[in-house]
Amino acid sequence: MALRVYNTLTRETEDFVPLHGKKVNMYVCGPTVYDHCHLGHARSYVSFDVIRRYLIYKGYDVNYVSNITDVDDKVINRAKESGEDTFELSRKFTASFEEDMHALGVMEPDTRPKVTEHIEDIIDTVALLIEKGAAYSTPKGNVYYDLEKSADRIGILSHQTVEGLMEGSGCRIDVEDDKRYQLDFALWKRSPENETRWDSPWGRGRPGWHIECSVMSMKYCSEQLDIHGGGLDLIFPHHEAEIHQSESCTGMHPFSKYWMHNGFLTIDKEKMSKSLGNFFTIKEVLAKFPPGTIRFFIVYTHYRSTIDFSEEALVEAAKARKRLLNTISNVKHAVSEASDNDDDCGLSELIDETRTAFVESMDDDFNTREAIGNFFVFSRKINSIITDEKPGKAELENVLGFFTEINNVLGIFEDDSKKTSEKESSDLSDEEIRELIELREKARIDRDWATADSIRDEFKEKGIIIEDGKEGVRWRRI
RNA sequence: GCCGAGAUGACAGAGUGGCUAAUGUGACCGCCUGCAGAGCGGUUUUUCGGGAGUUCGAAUCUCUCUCUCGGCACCA
Repeated sequence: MALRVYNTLTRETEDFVPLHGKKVNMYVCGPTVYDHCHLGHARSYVSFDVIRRYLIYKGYDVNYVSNITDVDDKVINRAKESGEDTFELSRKFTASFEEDMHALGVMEPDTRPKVTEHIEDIIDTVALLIEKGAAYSTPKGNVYYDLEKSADRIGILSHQTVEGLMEGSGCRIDVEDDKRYQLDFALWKRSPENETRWDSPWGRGRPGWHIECSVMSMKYCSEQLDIHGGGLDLIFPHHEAEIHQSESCTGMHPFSKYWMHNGFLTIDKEKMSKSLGNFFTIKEVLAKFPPGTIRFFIVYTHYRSTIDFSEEALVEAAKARKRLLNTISNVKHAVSEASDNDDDCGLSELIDETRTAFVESMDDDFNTREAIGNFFVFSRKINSIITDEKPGKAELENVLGFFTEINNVLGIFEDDSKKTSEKESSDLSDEEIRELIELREKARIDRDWATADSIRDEFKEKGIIIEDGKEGVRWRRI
């Protein structure tokens, strides 16, 4: 069974065949750290996290690199506004970003390079591009990529024509326009006295926006990538600029075999973005919902589709996920009561079927929605089998193992409700809980419902749910 | 202007030629229960934006119309 991925470069879903056997070099554009990250960033990084984990699940040796853009115009401008040091500012928001990623269960990249730590490499690369005749410096101290020379390559990723780009709304004139050709983009920008800047052969300045990704991906991945990822909004100009830069540098082609782009997150059908001001930071949403819910909300939608964010949508995601978590909790409970019998209740067959369905869905361009759909069916069957057939311990433990196996890919089965519950998560010890339950059981035997219910309410206030079942009482912390 | 994505049941959202169109949420009914919760069974759901065509057969292919959204040098 072959993994297939949608490639923006060809606009087709293709068989996934890495350049070098099982080795996968994957680079995902990281954030510009001038503010707290919003949910759109979460969408992107969680999506690529799942893609990365699935590749690992399939046995690929994945080298995952994702950068931090800690200097650029926005960081500089924001620092000016707030009067902070640019390095302080970017350090602060880098930490905030890393915190968010950790909360959402996004795996650490193998390397997370920062632009400010690669200025020398960037200067070397810009110099190399000039040497190769792919770029030119201007008397003002700027360096531009010379796109006119490779005009036939324009639109290679964005599938735009030169005319289309020229006539577009983006046909703006830069304030400091010493470009030779309208579509040329900056590799190095000179900076005024009072700004963060570095010495270079072209005077003091800072890197242009696109060059850092070319430099760092070549340094930490390879001159040719297997997968380059990022948000849809990076296709043009950012990713296209990277292609020009990298390919001119190495003479190798293609710079990345597969280009993958995640869809947007919208609010009221409008793109969430800082410029529109309609954004929620990850932290704002984490204050209201457990991280697992947010992650589930993202993973429950195919990575290329638009997700419309709303509190209702998150509540729905939370409920859907709860069904799966309840099943896991039911299985755990069943394990604690199971006998050692080794009857075959068909659980291993069910697991195999579900695994096959999971892999089939994921192989189809990471169709997580369908993949998760399989688990609702799986859950229902498991719940039925548990009540009807009383499987033995070994079989049930296999079910738990299977959930863990899948959780390693999707990361949505962790019960994190405790961590974020606003309620004081009970200071009662297990012993005290047992005593109270016993007390309540006595009341129930006496058919003293008032007492029984008040104990149950008391538990609820302390964040503990009591469930009366056929085989006695179960309790769990919210 | 140029380029792209999409329109599926109350809602969300899979499904690309063929058994009764996944799955989740909601609502309702039933089982279980003192009640509740969780769970299970069922209904809402012969229907896929409109029209035409191809085909033995289409949500799925072709054409056309209507509408929505996004990109086009800040952006995940």
